[in-house]
Amino acid sequence: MSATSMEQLVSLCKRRGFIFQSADIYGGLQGVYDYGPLGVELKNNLKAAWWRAMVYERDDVEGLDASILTHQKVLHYSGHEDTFTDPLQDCKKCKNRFRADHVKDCKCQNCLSTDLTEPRMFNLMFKTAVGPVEDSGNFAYLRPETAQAIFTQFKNVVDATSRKAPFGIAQIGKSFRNEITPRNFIFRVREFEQMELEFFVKPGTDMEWLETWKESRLKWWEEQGLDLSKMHILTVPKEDLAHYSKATYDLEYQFPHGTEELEGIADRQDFDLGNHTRYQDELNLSAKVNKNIDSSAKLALFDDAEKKWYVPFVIEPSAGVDRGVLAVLTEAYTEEQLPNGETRTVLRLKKHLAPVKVAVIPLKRNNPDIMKLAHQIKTDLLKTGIGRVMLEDSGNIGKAYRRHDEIGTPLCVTVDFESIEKQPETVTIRNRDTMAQERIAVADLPAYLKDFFLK
RNA sequence: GCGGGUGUAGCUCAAUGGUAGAGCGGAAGCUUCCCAAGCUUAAGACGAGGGUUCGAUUCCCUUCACCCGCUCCA
Repeated sequence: MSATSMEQLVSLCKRRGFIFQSADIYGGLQGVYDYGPLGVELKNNLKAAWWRAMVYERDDVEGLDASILTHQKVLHYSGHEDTFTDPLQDCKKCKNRFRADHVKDCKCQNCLSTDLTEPRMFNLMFKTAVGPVEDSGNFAYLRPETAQAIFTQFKNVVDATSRKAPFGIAQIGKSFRNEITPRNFIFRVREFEQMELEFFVKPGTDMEWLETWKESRLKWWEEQGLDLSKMHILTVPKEDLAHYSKATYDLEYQFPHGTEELEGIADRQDFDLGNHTRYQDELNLSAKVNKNIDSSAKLALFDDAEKKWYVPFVIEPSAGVDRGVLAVLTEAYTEEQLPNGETRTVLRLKKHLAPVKVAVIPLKRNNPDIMKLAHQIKTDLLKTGIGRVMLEDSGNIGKAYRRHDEIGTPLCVTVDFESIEKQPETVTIRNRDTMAQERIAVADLPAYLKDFFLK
């Protein structure tokens, strides 16, 4: 079972403090959301899982954290400036092109034909003034994707790490696109976070690597709790491919609002390094690139066997963090009927993603001895490194369990009268998914939890 | 950006051209309190700005946001 409507998720997210509308008290800012106390934990956990899988667990990937403010030339040579301009309409008859907001009465200004294309919005990049004096020559873009800095820092990373193909550079960070229509909660937003890997391979091995990464990424999403039967792998048709791409898979997920892209895995060939590199003419590029008269670096690798420079092809698995959070929440959301007829809402999050790992609950909060022991257990458990442990001393025991069901806390540790009256000290551990309880010695708790969470 | 719809408490919903109600939740307190138990207490809303009116949450205009369709794509 999973969430069937976005309203369920939006309501839960606000109620429990996962996600809020940005600038809520001023009416909100379109297409921008803030992550609340639990949302930031969930999102951080998802990013950490990605980083671990992509960087730590591999021997062929390095990390990068580049700036958001981006030099105009980077996005000029990347091709973004050409394709991200103003909203335009084309006259199909005389082939003139107009800014859509200048078109009157749906008529071409030139030949008065009404046969116009739909307005196409290309102005997807945010600009901002850099430096104290605002003038038109003094601006930077907010990056529309994290990928470009990986290409522009390619040489620095290679020089610093002596990497040979195949190898990758991974990055997680904010990107900004002035979307026409932000919609569907955190699915399409103007400020969003990406998890991107640019994986550099020898030309000719690229298609093989594309398959490898597709499989690898599917497996990872499964490990985050997504049901693969709700995933759809779209092989992007040739005519729909982005200009830089030779082949692309879209990993689509059944969100409450529809089946849409969660991650794209593209074979970008040598398009990006080729566009940003100096000495383009000597490099025998495959992709069609624009002439670069500004770059100061040769973005290529030396093939020791063939004794020549070549520009590696790039396989790019690029996932949306916010979309990942939404997918994980969608999948985890469960409403189940209890025997007494009540409905229990549970977030069946994978335990490594859960915002709170363990809630320590004093059975009676105005009993000083129970409170004291609960505090002490909380402090001790935090030292195990399993993640966030919180003291839950609001409401009664039943409410505390339901509250933590709803935010996905895998285990609740309850300190009761037996805990303080009998030796050795014991507590009960209650499991989110089974609602089953067992009694365990306080002394055994750290080992128990390490085993449960870190194994 | 275009067309359609919606904005009342943290959530889900009422009512009304004349002091805005509830359920759940949250807070404080009592209760040897293990699956949203009970009792007591207090708190909390008409998205924003104009207009019409003696009086607007209600009618009108503007604006902001959200939802649906076109569009887009991480």
